Amino acid sequence: MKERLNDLETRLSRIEDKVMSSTSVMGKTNERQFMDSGQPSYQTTNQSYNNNNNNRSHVDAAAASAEHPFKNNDGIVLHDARGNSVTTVTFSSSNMVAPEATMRKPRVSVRTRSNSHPINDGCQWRKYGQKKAKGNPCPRSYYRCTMVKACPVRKQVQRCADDQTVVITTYEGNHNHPLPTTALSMASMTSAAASNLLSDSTPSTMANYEIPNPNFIPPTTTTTLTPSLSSMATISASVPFPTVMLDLTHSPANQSRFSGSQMSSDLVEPPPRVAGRPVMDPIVFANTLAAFTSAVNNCDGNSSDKNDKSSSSNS
DNA sequence: CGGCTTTGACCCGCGC
DNA sequence: GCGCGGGTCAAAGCCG
Repeated sequence: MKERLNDLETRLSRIEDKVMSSTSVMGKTNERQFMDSGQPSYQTTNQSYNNNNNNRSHVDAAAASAEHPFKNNDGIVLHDARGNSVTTVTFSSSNMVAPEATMRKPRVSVRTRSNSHPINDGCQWRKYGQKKAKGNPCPRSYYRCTMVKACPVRKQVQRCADDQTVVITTYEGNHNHPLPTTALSMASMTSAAASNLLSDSTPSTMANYEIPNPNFIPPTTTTTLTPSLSSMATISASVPFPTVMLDLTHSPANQSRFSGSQMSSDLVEPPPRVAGRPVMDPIVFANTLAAFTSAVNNCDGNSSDKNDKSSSSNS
């Protein structure tokens, strides 16, 4: 245990060094983020894309730099409501490592089991690309949120190479529009949890640490929650890039740590219902994700997404 | 006709 | 400098 902890700390130190040595790149990233959010480049229809080839690379650079630097993760373990799955949430918080990292947008990854349908998270998405990733025969799909124009939220959907019944959905950014109020309570709870996690993160405990999938980016540090939260979540912090990971593929005999039937894991097949019991409302799920990402930003002192003015309203 | 998906091309970052 | 891989664009086509 101690050796592992030392190893993790060593890795963290290396990452910190790397981050600190790339200050100029970070500054560039910040500028690009500003350009990205300051320009209504992303519209909900193809006809609305106003960029010509000259400024396209401009925007591409912004998107690439601002949204894809997430290479490390932290972890939480949530226990869902249905008793046949455990939700593993992985958190990465930039403020745990280096101030520069707070410039990055949060990312939320969700692992679910699905035979056919993608996650129904209550939001409207428009597919804007598909790409085959190396080492995975299944293509990765790219979606934008189309609930409002210029919503910066994007998601990637990809099936796991090892188990193609597992769908990995990754969300990036905060919604810049209000989400349905029906999910605010859950969003508030998750936001509070995230805030708690982020404010109390120390690389000192491994007690509740759990890696849902070894293929996922390994965390470098972990954190135990307050008593009320520790039963359902564990944080592992690693690198500068805020990432939340929800693993809904497990099937333990745990009962819900959440009240009622709100927090369940079958988000794959709409309408989600197992054994006659309603599972998580898609909207609740969407707000949960939004809350997590907002919380990550808020705990960073809002430095990671200053351009997303309305993100805090979502949580 | 508007919105969505498909898909090849393009751009950029990163590793060698 | 070059090649590779990931992410995005945007034209074309499909669908309700």
